[in-house]
Amino acid sequence: MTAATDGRRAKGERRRRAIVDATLRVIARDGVSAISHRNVAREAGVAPASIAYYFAGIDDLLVATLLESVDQLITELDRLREGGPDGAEWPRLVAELLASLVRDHRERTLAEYELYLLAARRPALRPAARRWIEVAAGYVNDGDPPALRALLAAIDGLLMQGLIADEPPTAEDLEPSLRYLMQPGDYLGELS
Amino acid sequence: MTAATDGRRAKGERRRRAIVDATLRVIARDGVSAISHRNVAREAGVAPASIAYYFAGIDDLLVATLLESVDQLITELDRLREGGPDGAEWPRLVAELLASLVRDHRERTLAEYELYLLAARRPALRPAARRWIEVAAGYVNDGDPPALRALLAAIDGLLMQGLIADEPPTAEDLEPSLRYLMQPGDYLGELS
Amino acid sequence: MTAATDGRRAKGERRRRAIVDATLRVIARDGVSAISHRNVAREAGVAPASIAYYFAGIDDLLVATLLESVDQLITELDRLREGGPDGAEWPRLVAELLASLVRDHRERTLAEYELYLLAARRPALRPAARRWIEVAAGYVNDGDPPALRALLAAIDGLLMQGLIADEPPTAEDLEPSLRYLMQPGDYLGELS
Amino acid sequence: MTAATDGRRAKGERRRRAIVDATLRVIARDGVSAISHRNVAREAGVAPASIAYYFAGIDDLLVATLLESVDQLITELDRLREGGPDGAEWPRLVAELLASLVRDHRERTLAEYELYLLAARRPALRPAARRWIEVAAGYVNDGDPPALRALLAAIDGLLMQGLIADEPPTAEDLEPSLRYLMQPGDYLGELS
DNA sequence: GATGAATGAGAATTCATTCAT
DNA sequence: TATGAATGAATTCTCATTCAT
Repeated sequence: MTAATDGRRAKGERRRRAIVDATLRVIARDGVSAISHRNVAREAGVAPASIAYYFAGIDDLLVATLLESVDQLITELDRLREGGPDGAEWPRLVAELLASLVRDHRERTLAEYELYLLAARRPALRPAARRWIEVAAGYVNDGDPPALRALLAAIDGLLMQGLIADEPPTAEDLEPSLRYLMQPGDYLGELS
Repeated sequence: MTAATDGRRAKGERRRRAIVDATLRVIARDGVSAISHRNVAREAGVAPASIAYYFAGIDDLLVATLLESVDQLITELDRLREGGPDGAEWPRLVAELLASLVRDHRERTLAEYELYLLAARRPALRPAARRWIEVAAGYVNDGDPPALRALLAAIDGLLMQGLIADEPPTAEDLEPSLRYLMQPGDYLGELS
Repeated sequence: MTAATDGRRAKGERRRRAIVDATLRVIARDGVSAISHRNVAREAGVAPASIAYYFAGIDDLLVATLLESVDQLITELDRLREGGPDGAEWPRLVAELLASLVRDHRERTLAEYELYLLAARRPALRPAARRWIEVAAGYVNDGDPPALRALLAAIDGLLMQGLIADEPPTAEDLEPSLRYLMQPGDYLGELS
Repeated sequence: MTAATDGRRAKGERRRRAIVDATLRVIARDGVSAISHRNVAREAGVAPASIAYYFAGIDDLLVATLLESVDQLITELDRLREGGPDGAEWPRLVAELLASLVRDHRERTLAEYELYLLAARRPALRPAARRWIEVAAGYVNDGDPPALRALLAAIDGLLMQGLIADEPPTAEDLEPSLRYLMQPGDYLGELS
């Protein structure tokens, strides 16, 4: 009986996860405003009522999606750090990361900013949205907090501005500003 | 008869303007997702069918609203510059401006960022959204373009992060980062 | 233009009325719990969205229905009074009225009691529900308020009990109790 | 093995009873229309599917609840009779009982009337609903059946009217009518 | 026996848009 | 030109019930 229950639980967990993934795909493709039981269900290949079964409300679904998105960010940053260069190259490396986010992963990046801004309206999303900043800050090592805050804010701004450009900026476009911002510090040091 | 026609045209123009203003109020209060013929019509005090009459679709309405919002920004910045202090105080002044935007005009600021981000989805909105950055850049005078770009991006990021904080940041919170960003330059000089 | 507007208004008023009538029929046939946009719309022969167009919510619809039901009661009581007999016969006459309500108009009577009791849950319905008592009281002329209140309460109770009997009571069944209740008074006198 | 079976049966009986109690609480709090497998299951702390397991349908559940409610009424009336005063005070005592039902136990009283009226729609509930009247009648001792019937009906009516008042009536409000109704008789005598 | 998972059907409500006037 | 009326399609959410375990 316990085994049976466990099996059922695991199955449910898998499906729940599939719904969250589908949600992120829908936002990336059509925007937060396209989130609906129907659209997510179609994308996930489940019945619309199943969305309501696993998530008490749309907000619950969005929180889970935001947290999942943070988890993916962590994975990506870890992968980036593994091939970490020496300090002199950091501005260049960050510029390339941002250019890639805006060019190659434009829709995913856009999805994250939409969720991020939605948190301003819906307090339930805020803790999840702030975890995003915290994770990013955790990867940077700098003795000067104001400079760190400036850098993180500028990254947000550069990404957003890159998203509304007709032609997304290249790493070359971004590098000078990042070099200016990271000038004195010892960013992305030894370890998180 | 020409006079009568002109009168009717003027009346129509006035009403069109009233609808745009109502749209901005609705976005500020309830977010872009609350924009609908019904809601805007209720706020403007006109019949729902009138919205469809004056604007071919919701997008048309949003473009007009974004442009109107930029116009208002220009007016506000002009007012700010008139009482402009000497250069030494700029970081403090900008910090106070941002703190005020996030604290006292939270909803309007949020509305502008929602429209701004929406432009990433709808190309029709992009020229209007970019005018926003251009106007802001025009008010700043700096010899170093990368530093300028970094500053403008950071302002966007600081505002956005301020909007999703549970407690909005104060001018004191923001000032050090701005001082770091504006360190060498001669910002907001004589005239655009 | 005014004529056109008037025509449209009149048409709308007619349709609104038709919806209320349909609502009363639905409650009579299937009970208050059967009230839904869908069911009422089907009964009235209009689109479901039309119900929402004319009534802001289900409560609004129920209030209108309750008031309409009171209007119909007034009409019926007026008709009854026109053929008014002399005072000696009142208990008999009321017994026949109640027997008829429970036997020939069972469903309508039941519908009214369902709305009546629903008012206990939804404050919005209460004023309309109480008008029902007031109208009934207005048709009775008695010097003794406690006796009047006892009579009206008993009529409510007799009707309710009649509704849950397998065989509805006859006028003969009811008359003795009514005679007891109306014993001393001078009920349903000259005029309301 | 028989012992084990008995244990399981007893457990099932206990759970069945818990479901019925939860149903009565749900009706008291949110009304008959709120009865659903989900709501009852949540209130009872069991899985939704369990409701369907113990009761073939919603009607079965309601019949059991109505009978349970009658049992509780009997217990309460017995408790009342134990402290029974002399006959002269009966109208006052009943007035206080009714005022208490409408004021202090408003929701439970309302729940009983909702079930009571529901019996008019669903024949399955009728025998249980009539037991309610029979029990009440059994506690009253009066030589004059029409007067007794009038009293019981009036009690129903006074309670219902009390439930839709904005301010529930006090014992003082109710006493005169009850005195009028119980005038000659010798109510609530020795024993049923 | 007992119950998590799942779902088709239906609830109230809102929407953008059309149309007759 | 301007707008009340009207509605098909969509929204979120709840429901009773079935089924595999």
